[in-house]
Amino acid sequence: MTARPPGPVFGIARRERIMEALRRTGAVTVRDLAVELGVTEITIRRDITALADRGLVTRVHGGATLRSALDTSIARNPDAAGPALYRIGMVVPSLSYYWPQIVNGTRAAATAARVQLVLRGASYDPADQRRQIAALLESGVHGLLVAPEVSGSAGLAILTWLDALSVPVVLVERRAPHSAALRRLEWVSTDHDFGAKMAVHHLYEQGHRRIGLALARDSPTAPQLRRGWEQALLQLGLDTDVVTATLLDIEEATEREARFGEIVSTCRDTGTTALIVHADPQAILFGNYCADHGIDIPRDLAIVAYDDEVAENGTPPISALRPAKEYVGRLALETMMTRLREGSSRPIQRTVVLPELEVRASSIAQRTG
Amino acid sequence: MTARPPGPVFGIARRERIMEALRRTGAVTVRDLAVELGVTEITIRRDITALADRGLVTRVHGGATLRSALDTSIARNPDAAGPALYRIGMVVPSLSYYWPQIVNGTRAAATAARVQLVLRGASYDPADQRRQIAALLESGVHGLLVAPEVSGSAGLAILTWLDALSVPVVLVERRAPHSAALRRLEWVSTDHDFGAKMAVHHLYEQGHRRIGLALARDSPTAPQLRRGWEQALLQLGLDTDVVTATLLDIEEATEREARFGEIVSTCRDTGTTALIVHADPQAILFGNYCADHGIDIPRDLAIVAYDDEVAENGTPPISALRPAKEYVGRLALETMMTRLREGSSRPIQRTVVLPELEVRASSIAQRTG
DNA sequence: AACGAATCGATCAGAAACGAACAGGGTCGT
DNA sequence: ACGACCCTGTTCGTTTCTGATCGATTCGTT
Repeated sequence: MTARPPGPVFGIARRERIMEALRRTGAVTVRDLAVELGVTEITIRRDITALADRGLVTRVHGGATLRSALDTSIARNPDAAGPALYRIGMVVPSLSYYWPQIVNGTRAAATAARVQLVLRGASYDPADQRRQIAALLESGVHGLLVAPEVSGSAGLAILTWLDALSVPVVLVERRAPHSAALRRLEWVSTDHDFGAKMAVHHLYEQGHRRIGLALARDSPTAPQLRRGWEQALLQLGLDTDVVTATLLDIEEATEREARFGEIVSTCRDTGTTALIVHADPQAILFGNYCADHGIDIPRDLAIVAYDDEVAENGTPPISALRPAKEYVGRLALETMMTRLREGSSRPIQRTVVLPELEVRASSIAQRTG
Repeated sequence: MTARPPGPVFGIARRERIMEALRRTGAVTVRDLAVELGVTEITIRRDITALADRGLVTRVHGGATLRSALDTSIARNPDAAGPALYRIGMVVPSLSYYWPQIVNGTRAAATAARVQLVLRGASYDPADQRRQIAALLESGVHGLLVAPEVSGSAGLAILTWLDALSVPVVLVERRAPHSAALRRLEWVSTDHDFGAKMAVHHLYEQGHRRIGLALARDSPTAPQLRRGWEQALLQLGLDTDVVTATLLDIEEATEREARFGEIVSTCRDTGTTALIVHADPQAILFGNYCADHGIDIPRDLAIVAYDDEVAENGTPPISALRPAKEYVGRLALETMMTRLREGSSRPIQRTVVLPELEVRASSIAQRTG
């Protein structure tokens, strides 16, 4: 999963990955871990025993879970002791896709900082977001981590409202428009523009000259990807008109297949040889479609997915840009903490974090004569 | 990969190379290091023991990893004791204006982190900057804080060079162009664009509708100010053509007076009632000129200075945008420290900091009937 | 309640890594 | 030149890590 520069995997790294998986999903099985980490089950069991002895996890038959309140074993986590100093509210637009990892990163940092994190899931609807935020404010929080709608007049209204709140607000994975009216909002966000550029450059280096873009519909990230993609094409002197750029939606299988068909034929017509596909689940489905219709990836069409939740599991594995979600969450909380500690004397700070390009088979140029 | 010049590798250099490899991959084996460094394993083990005693790495059976969260060994805070662990080089283009405060902030943070800061003043000449940076690298630093030239082909060349260095680099008060080729550089910079926008908005709120801009010549900040100023005028629907925008230079009194005269008359001709003056020493001089020529500030002409070193001492005191220079310096060092501690597994991070608007008499609308 | 299947852990074993003790070679100060 | 000292390498017994075996335990189903 984490394809870092090659380094040996020691026991401690294995345990870290167990904790990581645990934070992500809440529970792990010995068997899955043994397969994933390439060791036998007894080794995993011993790892879990060691972690449990330190009070970090709760052992269960067949695996482990995050430390449970019902766990009566002796070692109480010393870091968790003591009352929380701050209560911080967090509102994210979804709790199923993309956001769980960000929440995980935030929660891990919150635990380390002894902060009570109050999470609320909203939708992508501005009114709903506002309602959730207001509810949190009423319940009394010291700060807010929010991922609100930022586009359109509704977005601007929310941002203006947030900017004027008496508690500090840090946007997570969102940036406010560069307006002088919003001068108190801070944020931590992935630089999706840059990610799209990296994808284009990577495909360019693999020899592609007509690089298309398929965006998820209704995604707040989509405009940034489009901008980065366009700019990269311009910087490289590539054509922007000919290549395809279409919207996708994950629902309705037949409609989706039809859309995939359109995209493929447009690629043929325009000579597009490479495609950036927004959201990797879509990329996998698209890869399947191609396989079903005799289109070889990457020979006939190279693919880079944007986002990296499942891209690894495609056939072939799909190259992907991976936003550092846990890290964004962690950094957002740390920004909030320093804000709370240092108050308004500290200047407003806005951070972007670069995604990483994970190169897999779907975009590697064939070695042919 | 890292092609070192042949020659004896002494103990300290060996440990630094161990840390370097560790930052690159996150984990190393005793065996590999022994082969690579041409010493026996017991020597490497002793090195690792020493590093672990200082809390820099986590010892594991077979090698070492970067300090792990699961490592509960005593040395909790690696910065707490012992000699300075890191040597960090810093190159700034000037040691007389603007930069001393940034250096102060950096130095304070360096002292707190028990880091040795090696400062070099360069000029605004790219070749000179490169020379100074190269000298620092040769003297052996673990990281670089640099404020290089970023514009033009010379700037791009320096940035590309910096991006490829083996030691981490954090730009201070500079941003690299948003190019996918520069994907390792980090930075901490004031958002001067935003500062200019704040100035325009402030003047707009004071009733001004024709807002001019006077920029310092040859300043790397000038293009950002111009961009922010232009965008703010556009966003507010103000005229951009009529208002004045001129270059200033601080030398030669007579020439300067002449230039001031031009600006004042252009303001009259275009109906410009407010002016943003880049660099507050110039703003003070301009204020003096106006006083000498019967132009009342702020009644006839409102002034906001960009930068706030001396603006307070004008007659009247001049409103100014104050970049949080100490803070930028401090944040740059902190970014460097986390980079050194956590290695390349940490994503690239780029931060902007907003300046503060200091409202004084020179821009406050008169309360007239 | 009983059964089979899965999971667990005590024990053993092999390979690798480790460290204590000693030895050699170099540097430094006198 | 001399010895004190530091760094490094060698030897060899000890420890650690991982996996395999197999009886004991637990879980889920009938």
